[in-house]
Amino acid sequence: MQKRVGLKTLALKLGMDVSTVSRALRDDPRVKEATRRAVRELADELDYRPNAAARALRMGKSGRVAVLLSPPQQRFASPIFLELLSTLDQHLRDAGLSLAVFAARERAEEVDIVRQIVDERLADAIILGRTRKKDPRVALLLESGMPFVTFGQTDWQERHPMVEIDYAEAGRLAIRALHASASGPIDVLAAPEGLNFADNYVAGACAEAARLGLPEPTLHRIEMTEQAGEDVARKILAPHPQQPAFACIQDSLSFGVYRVAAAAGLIVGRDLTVFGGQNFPGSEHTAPPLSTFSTEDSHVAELLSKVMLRRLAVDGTPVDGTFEHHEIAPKLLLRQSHRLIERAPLTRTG
Amino acid sequence: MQKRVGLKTLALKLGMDVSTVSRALRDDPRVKEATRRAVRELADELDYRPNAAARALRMGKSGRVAVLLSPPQQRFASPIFLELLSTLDQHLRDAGLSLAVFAARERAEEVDIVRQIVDERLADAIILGRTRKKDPRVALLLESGMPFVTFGQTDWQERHPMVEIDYAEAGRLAIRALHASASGPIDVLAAPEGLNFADNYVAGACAEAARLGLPEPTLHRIEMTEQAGEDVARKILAPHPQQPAFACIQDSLSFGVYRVAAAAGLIVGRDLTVFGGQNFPGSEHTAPPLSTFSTEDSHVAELLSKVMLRRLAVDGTPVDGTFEHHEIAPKLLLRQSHRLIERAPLTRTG
DNA sequence: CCGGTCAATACAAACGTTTGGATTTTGTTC
DNA sequence: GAACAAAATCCAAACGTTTGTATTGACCGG
Repeated sequence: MQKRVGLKTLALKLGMDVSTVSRALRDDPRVKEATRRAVRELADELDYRPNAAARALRMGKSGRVAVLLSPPQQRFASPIFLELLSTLDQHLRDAGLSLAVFAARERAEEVDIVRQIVDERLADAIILGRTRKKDPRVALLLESGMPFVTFGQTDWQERHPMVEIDYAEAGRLAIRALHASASGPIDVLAAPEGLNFADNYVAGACAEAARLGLPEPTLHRIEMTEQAGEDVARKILAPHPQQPAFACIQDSLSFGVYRVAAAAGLIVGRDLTVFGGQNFPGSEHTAPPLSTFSTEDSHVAELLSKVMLRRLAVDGTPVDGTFEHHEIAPKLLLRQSHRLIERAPLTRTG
Repeated sequence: MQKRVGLKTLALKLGMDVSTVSRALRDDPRVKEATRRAVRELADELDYRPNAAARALRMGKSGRVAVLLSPPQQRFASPIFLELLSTLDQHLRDAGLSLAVFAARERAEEVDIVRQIVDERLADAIILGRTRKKDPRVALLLESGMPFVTFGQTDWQERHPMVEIDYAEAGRLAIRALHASASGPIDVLAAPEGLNFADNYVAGACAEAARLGLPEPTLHRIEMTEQAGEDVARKILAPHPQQPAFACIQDSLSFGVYRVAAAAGLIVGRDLTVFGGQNFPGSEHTAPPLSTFSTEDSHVAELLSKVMLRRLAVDGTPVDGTFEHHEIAPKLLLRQSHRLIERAPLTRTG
């Protein structure tokens, strides 16, 4: 519990002024090479670390990047976030920054949190996901001038960097897969209306259905939980089991469908078909194995981190006034659940 | 982009000194009720927010709590962390604090990160998981005097608060379940040696096997990835398929076993049995449904958050010199994979 | 009406760093 | 060796709070 070692301590021991010590450590050309070395040496020896708060106050920058976790955040809600946090922190640390996390309980709270971050200077930049077209969080950030990167499109995306997954393509993939043994009506299970990625998914799915001459799919905009998936499945499966096809935006929803089907004595691949999303662990081993798409979380995390760091490097708008945009294609994983199998062997499906 | 509103602005507009304004906002009994109201009003109107850095500098406290994410942090490595972050941030925000996250690439880096947090005052307290008996991070924290809560036991746990999951019980649960139709030799797949929760699991499993008069299980200390599970399963299943039983500390490992079995044409429940852990989404729908245990992430997260807040409330050691300890019992989820089924119907297993 | 008490507020220092400008030291040139 | 430029260093202010102490004014008893 000995006294903290600050610039003052170093300066005292070296017989110079704190300002010189400070400049020496920051490689200011004004200090002589020799003194710089001396300072460095002592700083290393005493294990000097600059006080983050003092620096933040003086420089008007917190040295932190915030990640906003959107609700709902139950157990496996968005598998990518943990990977994002981990990857991002590693990159930030290399750049001398650190990571702050904010989690909102409900959507309304999100904009308050953003405002708080801006006003109290809790971070120098923000990453936010689950965007909407006219996202109030984005509007606020644009107005405040704080740098940010979105994970998902917005109506103002020409004014900020963005990374997104091509959910429209995911929707097309799902319909195309289900169409292969096109059976009964198609039900699309997607996240609530307004959420951009879900809107894209639905749009892609509908467009593809139209292109293939299929009847318009029934849309269900629900929370992405197994429970919500069950609720929808129950409604669909109860009355008329005419081999419906389920396009689910996330595997968690598919699992809900599986559960209801099992309880009702229905067999996926004979009485109904299912296509999932996000390739949750375990989805490969369900009976039958779940056809789905994957989104390469580590790649997305890496990309978001890099984009954020580049955004911070240049201060202010990039010279040519444009911002980085990246679109990531979902990868199709065709297994068994998307198609009907005449007889139901159901064992040893590779 | 108008100028930031600080105490100075308020004081100027109100014609008083900043100190009075500060005290008014902090409910100091020294200010008159009337002025306090006036200050409050203007502060609300101008939407005043105290500058976090300045406060941190002055008070010597950052107002943040750090969570250390242990490696490896791939996709679904530790499902609980996201829930923890979310729950924790909500509680912290209510208390006027915020959340910082640090992710280490490798174990060696973890202690450096802790040192950095302590030295640069990046946080006022830390939560760390994946503890070891003699954990160097814990040793460092004890020495520094920074408050912290561990998720898992240590050799010094009488000196800090702790929350843990009873993994010994989980090990016993697994063996007992597998014993029901006790077939061939038992293989225990657990996380690397030294990690406390894994050591407990192994100890519990071995003790239970001994108690039941079973031959000593074979131990495999591996990373908790599907890949690692596969590697072990391949070695076991290749030579002698004498109905081995797999006790896996996490479902991800079980999934690896499932995959190898499927590829080899073996059927879980006929040629081998499996018991998992952590109840991953999808584990209910595998063929056959995976028997496992669950750990109620939301409860753990809630508990850790509460303990941390209580630890911060009292500054210094609690009066009676003891710290909170909590043990959470795993919940048994008996499905199908743990037992042998004579004939292999394998359809419609509820 | 004066000394004293108390409430309410103002003053000023401090937290550890960065940075513009003043000051000292060093080196060069005549 | 004096004059001057350049290099190196020091001084002091500032960032926005919090908090110990000094100051002011009001009220009271004697």
